[in-house]
Amino acid sequence: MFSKACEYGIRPSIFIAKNSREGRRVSPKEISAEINSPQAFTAKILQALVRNQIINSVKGAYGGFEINKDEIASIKLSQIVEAIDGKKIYSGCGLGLEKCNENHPCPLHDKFKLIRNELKTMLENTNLEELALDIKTGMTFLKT
Amino acid sequence: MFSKACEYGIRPSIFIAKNSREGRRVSPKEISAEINSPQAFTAKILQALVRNQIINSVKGAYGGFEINKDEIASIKLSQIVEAIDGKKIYSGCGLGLEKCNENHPCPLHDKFKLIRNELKTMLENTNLEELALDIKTGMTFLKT
DNA sequence: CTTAATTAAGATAAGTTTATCCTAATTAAA
DNA sequence: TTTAATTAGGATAAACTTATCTTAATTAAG
Repeated sequence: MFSKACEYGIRPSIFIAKNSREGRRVSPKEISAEINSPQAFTAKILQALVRNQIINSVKGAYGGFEINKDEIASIKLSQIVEAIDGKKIYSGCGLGLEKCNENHPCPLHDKFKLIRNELKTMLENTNLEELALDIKTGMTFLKT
Repeated sequence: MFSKACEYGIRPSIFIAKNSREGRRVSPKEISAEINSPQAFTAKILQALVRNQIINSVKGAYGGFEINKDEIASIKLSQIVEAIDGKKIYSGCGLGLEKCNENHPCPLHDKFKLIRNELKTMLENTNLEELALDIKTGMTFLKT
């Protein structure tokens, strides 16, 4: 469903959110160790999230990644997914037609749209804070 | 969402179903022309569908691909998707965790499961006949 | 100011998916 | 039985995704 790149965008974001809530910056090294992902590749994805102003980076000694505490609750999963995979996950024909729309639909158009819209709604209504809280209470996990 | 391979499995199947209803066998050449797909690659996918006994092939002169008329209505989209992409589209963690389940869920587990199940249900409840009929009436399209 | 720690970024490599090409195997028809 | 048409399948190539490595740029601390 999501690309690896997207997975390496979402999982670190949750981890950074959790730590930022506790006032701690984290490094790519710590992140990839905690979420079990390839470090350099994950760092690349983090760069993209920084460019899209979803997370902050602080360079130099004692630097690392963080998210402004008061923004954590307002960052939606959809922002992360769009920053990495683009909007094609919401649009784009299920059967790969270049030009598929209401007036020229593929055979799966309507049924597919329903599901895609639910995915979209889910991503738009899920924020980093709730995900970070579940991690903290040990209800959910970011690795294995 | 689906791989290209899967798209080249579904679209030809609908085209073959439509033609088989009308008693006509079709060749990979005709198929790829009608659905606008790379011929050799599409033919490879068709081979897989033949091996999975979803479509029939007749070798030699005047051969081609067809589907038994009385089976068209009972072939579900899920069979085609599974034959090509496997079942991972229904299982597999949304965030890429190797071992994600009810007892050890990722932060998106529940929300993701809902959507995946709807996709699964949709594929299991959509058969080739209804899709072929929509094509025939010109309500839906297989290319551009 | 210098140093050490750290993110940014470009180059490259490995792996996977997508696509093409060529030859073998099969078969209906003449 | 020969031929022409056709699917099957292996080998190869191209494109894209994933992953790694190396160097540059930045910055806090001493």
